[in-house]
Amino acid sequence: MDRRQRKSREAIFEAFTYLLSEKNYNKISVQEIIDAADVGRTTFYTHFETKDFLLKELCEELFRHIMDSAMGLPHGHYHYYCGNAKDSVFLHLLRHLQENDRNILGLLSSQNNEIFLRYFKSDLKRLILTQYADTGLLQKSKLPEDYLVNHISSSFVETVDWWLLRDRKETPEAITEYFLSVIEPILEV
Amino acid sequence: MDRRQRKSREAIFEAFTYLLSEKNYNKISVQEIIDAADVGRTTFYTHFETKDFLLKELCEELFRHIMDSAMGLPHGHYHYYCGNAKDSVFLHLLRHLQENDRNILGLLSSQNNEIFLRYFKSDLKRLILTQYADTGLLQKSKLPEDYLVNHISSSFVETVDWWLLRDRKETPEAITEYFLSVIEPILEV
DNA sequence: CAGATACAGCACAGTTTGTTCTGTAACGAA
DNA sequence: TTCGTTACAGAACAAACTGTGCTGTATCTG
Repeated sequence: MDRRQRKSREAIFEAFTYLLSEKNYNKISVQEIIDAADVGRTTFYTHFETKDFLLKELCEELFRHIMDSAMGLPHGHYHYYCGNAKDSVFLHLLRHLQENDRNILGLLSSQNNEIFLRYFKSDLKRLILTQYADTGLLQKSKLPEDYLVNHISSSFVETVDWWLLRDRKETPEAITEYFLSVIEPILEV
Repeated sequence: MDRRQRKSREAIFEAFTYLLSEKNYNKISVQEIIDAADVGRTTFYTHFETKDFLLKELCEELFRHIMDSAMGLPHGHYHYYCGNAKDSVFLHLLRHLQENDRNILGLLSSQNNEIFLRYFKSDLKRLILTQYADTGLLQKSKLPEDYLVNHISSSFVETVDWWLLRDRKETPEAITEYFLSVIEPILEV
């Protein structure tokens, strides 16, 4: 990709990220993004069709790395350490979040956090499905599989939200313990 | 309240509800609401400062009745019917939702459902706090109380969302059983 | 070096927003 | 019924935003 393209694209992402951490998505105008990124009006529209598409691409970039690295982990191992969260994918995710790449923590704590938490959740569902695929745990339950997957992923997202809302006072390890203690009883591990 | 005021207000609410069930909140212009409600521009702005305020008032009206009736129920009784969901507030809420007053089901299943689910959740938190207040169950756990309350309320909201997304194929009783079986193990009932 | 291309700057028509004004019709109390 | 009050429709308004098109310039790539 052309260096000029990369620079413009990055400038727009950065300006947009800043604005999102400051004010409501709906109140951000394209004009503001253009001004903050210091690019021409034409430039913005050659890169992104609309503000919504910009948001979509930002979200994809935000979670790609985190999810990719989590997908690469060995599956289903962490179940055998009940009460000990050391090998959980969820702990891995929390630690990854703490690196705060691209100010993901700022976005997840902003007034726009719902947007990002939604993206996070949909990625999580896929992750959880592959993680539990080999274990058969989801099938052992009396509850429908997709109800369980939905419950687990949304519970994790809510846990992260709760954690961030309280300024990450707890360690990732402690949070993982909290989370596993509301999830594992259901799976009868 | 003047009859003219009531009629205008109701026309705006109705038009807005219809539009919300059809398209994205952000894509709805005040002009569309005015046209659909068939009122003058001035009228809209004398009733509601902005579109956001209109939404806020709609949400308040939507959940007031449901929550008020649930608040009136005897507290803490349903815990003693473990495995039997007959007396649960949650069952009460689901049955109330099914009455579909003001098309609340349409709104909760629309593409704007997140807006309404968020309101629902914040109301639920208060309800759950009062419901569990007498039982001491929330304090018995090793987990922080507000973490538990958040987990329970968001789990119920997610359960409702899941139920509606699948066109309410299950009975409220069955859904209550699903929900209680992911919550009660944590409270050790 | 030379052709391609991403860019800034400007202008544009169309839309939306929130406000203000005027005259009219519906209301409610006496 | 009468009369003062009030909600209303309709129109006009400035300001802002949106998405597109155009021109000339600077930067990139081969």
